[in-house]
Amino acid sequence: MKQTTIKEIAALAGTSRGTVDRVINKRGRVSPKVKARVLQVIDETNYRPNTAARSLYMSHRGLKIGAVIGGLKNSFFDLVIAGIKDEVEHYRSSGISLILKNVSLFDKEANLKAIAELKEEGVDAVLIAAIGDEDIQAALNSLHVPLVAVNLNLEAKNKLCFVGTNYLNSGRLAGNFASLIVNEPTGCGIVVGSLTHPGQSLRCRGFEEAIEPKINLTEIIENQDENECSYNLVKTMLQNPSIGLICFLGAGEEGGLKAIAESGKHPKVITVDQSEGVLEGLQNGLVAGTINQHPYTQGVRSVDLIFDSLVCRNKVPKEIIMDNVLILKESILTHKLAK
Amino acid sequence: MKQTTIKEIAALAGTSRGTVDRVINKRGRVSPKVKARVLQVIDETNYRPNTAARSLYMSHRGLKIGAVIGGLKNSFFDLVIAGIKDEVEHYRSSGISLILKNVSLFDKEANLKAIAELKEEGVDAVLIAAIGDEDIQAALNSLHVPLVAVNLNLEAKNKLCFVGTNYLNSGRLAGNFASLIVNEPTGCGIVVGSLTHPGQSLRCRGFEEAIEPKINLTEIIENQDENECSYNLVKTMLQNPSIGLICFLGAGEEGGLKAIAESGKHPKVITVDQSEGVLEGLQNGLVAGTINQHPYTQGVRSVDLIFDSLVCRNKVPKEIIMDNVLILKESILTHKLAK
DNA sequence: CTGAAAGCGCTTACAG
DNA sequence: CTGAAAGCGCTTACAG
Repeated sequence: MKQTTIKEIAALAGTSRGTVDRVINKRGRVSPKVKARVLQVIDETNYRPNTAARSLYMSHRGLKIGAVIGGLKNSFFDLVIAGIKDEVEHYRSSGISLILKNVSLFDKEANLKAIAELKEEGVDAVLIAAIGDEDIQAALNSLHVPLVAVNLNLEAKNKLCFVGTNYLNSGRLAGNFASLIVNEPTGCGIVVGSLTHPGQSLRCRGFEEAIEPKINLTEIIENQDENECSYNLVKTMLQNPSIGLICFLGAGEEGGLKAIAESGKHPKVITVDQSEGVLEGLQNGLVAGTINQHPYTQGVRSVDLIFDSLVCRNKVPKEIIMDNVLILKESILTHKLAK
Repeated sequence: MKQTTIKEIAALAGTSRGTVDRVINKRGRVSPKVKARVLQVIDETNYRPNTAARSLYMSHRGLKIGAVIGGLKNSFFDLVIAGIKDEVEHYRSSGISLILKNVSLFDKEANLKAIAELKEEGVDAVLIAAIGDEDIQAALNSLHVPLVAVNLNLEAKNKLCFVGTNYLNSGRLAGNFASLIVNEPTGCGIVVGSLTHPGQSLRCRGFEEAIEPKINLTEIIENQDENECSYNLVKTMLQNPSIGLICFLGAGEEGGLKAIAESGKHPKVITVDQSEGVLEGLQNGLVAGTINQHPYTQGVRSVDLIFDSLVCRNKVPKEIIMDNVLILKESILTHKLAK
């Protein structure tokens, strides 16, 4: 069960540690004969590099992670960022440091600028939550470092992994829950940010797929993830007396919740994430349940993945998908940090 | 932001690395004067040992973790054990190894024997899930190594941490969920293993506290965590026509679910954990929802905690409490491993 | 193309 | 009571 070391490999292959290292790390030329012998020994002995030793070396070399993520006043990405920061701190002894570009998802120019700055500063890996249009992709490709798509998937040449949720499934879970808490034919309204957001539209689809026939989906409104817009639209929606269920499947739910509270009506309400407004709504009974996307954990796991890949040199999964679970009022007692 | 090293401390305190180490690790005598100076420098520089270097050293020294946990045919503890094994493997480079004693929670003699064997084998830390009566406590105390109480809390001199769930809160969550899915006055039966199990009785209490008045708790039956017993008792319970809700708050729910399926009746059902039977019940609609106690994560975090404390020498929390979250049918798509 | 040496930070025998 | 040296496994200049 003891791990093989480079020293042992060198001995078995009749060469030196330096040469073994060159083979493993594809650094410099090695004669084909020696290379083949080394590779064979590595294979036979099932060699895996020692993480502790690599970490110790890395603490000397340093590993800069760049993160392009967030935007102010957004509690979801704040939690993702908190997870990233905590995990970077956790790996402090391995020389990992963070350059954070806290830019809004929707501000394309700011994203491009942030990527350019990271290129300038010379990072070893990038975490990014952005809408991957052509320009963003091109900018990312020009970085030539591995990257992790966090929360929003995008395509790029060096994409290591997507860490996020299954949007379709989260919508289905919302529909599933709705069907359990509604017991008679009821009109239902959905509030999303925008149906052009691929994730949010998938959520709507999942919801529609999963609801039972007693739930009659009467309207889907788009609030641009905006609280004020949300407030006005929901106020109007509530004038429809058949509406007994409202699902917020995007952001900006706090405005909508305010409209509901003021209306004096009591539709059943389902939300996603755990903004202050949602937590308050759970507490006072306005919100029946909310779907947790584990933002904090998304941050943590993104950094773990970089560590696993670049420090431990492990093969890493192509995607890490968070569980979709339901949070009710009583869950939040043990859930204070909304991780 | 750079970390101080022992070398730097030694230089600042005008002594050698060996001496600094002696102060830090309380190994051997150091003159009061030098000791005070070293401690002052450590404090001023905010010294924290380098995890990577400690790991590398540990990979040489080795760290044996003993685990007394489980019992066959119990999917909950199997998942805890899977988490422990995976995390030990994850720390393989740090020289952590595992001696697992897979003994039943309820077999006191087997537990005592396992503890004695671990003492013999000389472990550096212990993970244990057991009912902490006087004899078990005495045996644990005689080990003189730090221990983590997993899933079941117990008292012992060297207890480092309790990793588990909040039983009261899980009961409250079940009651919360029950109140959401039941819409008219309904009779309710609870099935537990035994009310002498402190966790299960707390769960019952939480449930009673959280249910709304429309739910009328008519009976609490004890099945000794046994499927056959459970089957018969639930069969009888179903003869009471007022029962529209059954909550399984202990183990042995699979027998009870079988009785419900055979009865042709359709009470609403809430369970805890995710046995095969529960997952099947979620799929076919027999079970409305189940509360996840994160057994796999409990295993993972227990090992993390040992690593954090003994390898990193960090201060660790007194307890790590899992979130109580709800799993519905649609959750399990992304939840295959029931972690 | 290849090897011997030095270094990452922490520990531990081993001398004094 | 204290210090200099060697080692954990991996990398990287630096010579050859």
